[in-house]
Amino acid sequence: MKAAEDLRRRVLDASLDLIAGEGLEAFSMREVARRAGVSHQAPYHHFPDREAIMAAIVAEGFTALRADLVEAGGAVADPRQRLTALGKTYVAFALRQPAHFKLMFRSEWVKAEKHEEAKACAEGAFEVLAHAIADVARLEGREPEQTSLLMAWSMAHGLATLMLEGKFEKVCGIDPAAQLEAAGAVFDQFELLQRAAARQS
Amino acid sequence: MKAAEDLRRRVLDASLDLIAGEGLEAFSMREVARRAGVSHQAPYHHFPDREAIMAAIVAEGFTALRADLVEAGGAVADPRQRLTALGKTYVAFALRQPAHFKLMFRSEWVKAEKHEEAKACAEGAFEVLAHAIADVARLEGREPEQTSLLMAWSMAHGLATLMLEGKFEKVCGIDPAAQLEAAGAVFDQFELLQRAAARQS
DNA sequence: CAGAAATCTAGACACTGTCAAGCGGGCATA
DNA sequence: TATGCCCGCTTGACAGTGTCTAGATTTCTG
Repeated sequence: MKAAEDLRRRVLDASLDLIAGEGLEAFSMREVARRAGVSHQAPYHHFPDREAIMAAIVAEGFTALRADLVEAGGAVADPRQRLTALGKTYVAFALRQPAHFKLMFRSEWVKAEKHEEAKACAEGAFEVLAHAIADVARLEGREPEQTSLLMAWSMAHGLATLMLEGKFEKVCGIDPAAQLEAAGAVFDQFELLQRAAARQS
Repeated sequence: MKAAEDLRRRVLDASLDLIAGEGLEAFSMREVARRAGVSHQAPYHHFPDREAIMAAIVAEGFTALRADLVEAGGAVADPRQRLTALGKTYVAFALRQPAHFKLMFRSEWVKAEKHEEAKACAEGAFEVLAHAIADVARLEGREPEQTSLLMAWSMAHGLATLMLEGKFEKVCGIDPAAQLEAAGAVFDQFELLQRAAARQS
């Protein structure tokens, strides 16, 4: 029973190592087993199939992201500044763990509806963002509505995705070393926009 | 020579059919050949490998997207309204051709730097957006700068991606039928923000 | 028309995910 | 203590994949 949990953990660690080192498409059941030092069928005693391993990784990813967001948000008192901090944290997470982040948003590889735990963890991370958005709305005396939430999430996610896919580098010609800073500038600018609009009304 | 081009075209069409119907991960060299009614090796006489087929599909995708953007943008005179129209068109394209759109942004499957044509087409589509952003900046008497461009592109791309990956449905609980409209609301809201901020300064 | 080049087919190889069967040691019960 | 069973694991097999090589056939060219 103890050794069992042991192999489960080792399989997950080997998977994380593999995708972090060789990229997402290098993930394979057999390579993971090889790295864990067991036969190609051993992982099947802890995960029903390939997708279940990925789902577990996704769950861990969203848990880690949520922790990052909570920590970053807790350090900032002003709601609008907090939202900005969350955005930067979101992008920083993606850049730090590109393959892991990509996997968290690949619906062909991990069907969210089939994996309760992964779905719950995703919702946990999402809630942090939703709360931050609601706080800003409250500050401005508005009801929290859907559109602001979608706008903020989309901006952060779009930045992260386009960076990871190399579009900013290959199409816009932005040096990878400058990308985190460039994303930060976007969030700062967005905060300015919001403040200006709030003063207006 | 004629039949050759014929098969090349048939392979591409079969590929598009396949991913549109069965999803991105269903794409396989052999299945494409099967659907084109040739042996599993025939496609290799028109494409060096699997990735080259995908690169050709990506190039066509960006060409089509660019055409959509140009058409949508041409119908609107006001720069800010034009930018909004482009955003909606971007998302609409993604929703209309989800698998095709995803492929256009999967760097593990199509390495942009290895396929000149795909890269050029991507830059062509990007230029339309960049011009629209520059027009807005000019309207407001500013120099066009990078941050606005990243913000707009990220928002559109984030919306498209999160929708296609089912996050808005599974995490936010937004009905798929309402998603295009929800995205439209985001762009409208963003336009309002920009106008308010411009009036402020 | 002959030869060459382009186009296609067929077979093979190493790889993949997963099903089925078998082995071995630790546990509960008799 | 002895017996039988279950659980974690291994081994083997099968159908599928991308792509290499070699041969066949069609088509174009000189």
